[in-house]
Amino acid sequence: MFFGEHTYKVDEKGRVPLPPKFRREMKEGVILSRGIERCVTVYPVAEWKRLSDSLAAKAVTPASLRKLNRAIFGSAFSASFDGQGRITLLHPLRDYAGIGDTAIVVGANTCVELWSEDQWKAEKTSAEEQASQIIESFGE
Amino acid sequence: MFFGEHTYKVDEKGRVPLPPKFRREMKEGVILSRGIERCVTVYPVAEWKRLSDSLAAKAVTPASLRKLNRAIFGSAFSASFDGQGRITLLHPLRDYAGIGDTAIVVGANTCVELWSEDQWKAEKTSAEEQASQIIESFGE
DNA sequence: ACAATTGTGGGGAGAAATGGGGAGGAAGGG
DNA sequence: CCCTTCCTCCCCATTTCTCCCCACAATTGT
Repeated sequence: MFFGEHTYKVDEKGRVPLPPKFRREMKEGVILSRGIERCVTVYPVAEWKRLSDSLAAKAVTPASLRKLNRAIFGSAFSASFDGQGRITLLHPLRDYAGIGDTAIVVGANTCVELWSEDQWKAEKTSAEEQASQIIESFGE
Repeated sequence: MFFGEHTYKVDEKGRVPLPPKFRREMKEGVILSRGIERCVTVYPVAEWKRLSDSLAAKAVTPASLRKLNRAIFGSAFSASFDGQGRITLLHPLRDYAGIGDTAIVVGANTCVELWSEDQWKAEKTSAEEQASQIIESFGE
């Protein structure tokens, strides 16, 4: 389970450190993928397998399965940690999320998300707004 | 298992490199075939055999089996890697997929697909749309 | 205060991407 | 039937990039 919001430098080679606590839950390696919002999602391989299986099971026709496979697998990249506990962000992903020399690492329960400073600022306010609305409407 | 989206140059002889990770799963050689969508599909031979067998088993009459065989095997070409890890795209396939001097190599779980830049851009948006629809509608 | 862990930066070996040359073989025309 | 031409396949060369290792600064915990 992943918590917290951390800010890290991205060096010119695209390497991003992850918090030590996160690394310990990701020793088997991770899958990087394009998030639906403009961010990069990081899944432990086990969690990613579980997710992609459950999605693929929802395809009703061979054609939709092909499309789904393209969307799911086409946007995924495997990565692992170097000796310093960093993962390397490939160019397509870094560009997609608009991450420059600083990345915000956000723990989101089952996965971790990487955001650019700007995108995260925007997403955070909207997320908090929505969350407080949900909390209010359900009375906790 | 194949994933990721990679962009490669196609030289004037029609040679396309595949990502090193893909090559390692394709040492036995590959079968190139026309995709149902406007792309070229690349199967490892083992996967190809499995697929064509399971298809042939669905033919109900000898006549339909013959037709199936023509459709399946008629559009298939075997290929192997040169010393640089490239496969050569024959003209019929390159023309069918409309691949010019750049190819997008997409991992789609059990197979690999080759797309022209334009076709892929279109297919990608439609695939992502469908995926996010499924995600939204089913929650997760 | 010291030791261990963590954040940040860079260098170098090796692999990978790209481009070109030439031998062998098939197809077509004279 | 032979010659020419085109095309495929295989080998070599160069540049680029990725991955792995090492080094230092900063921070944390003891």
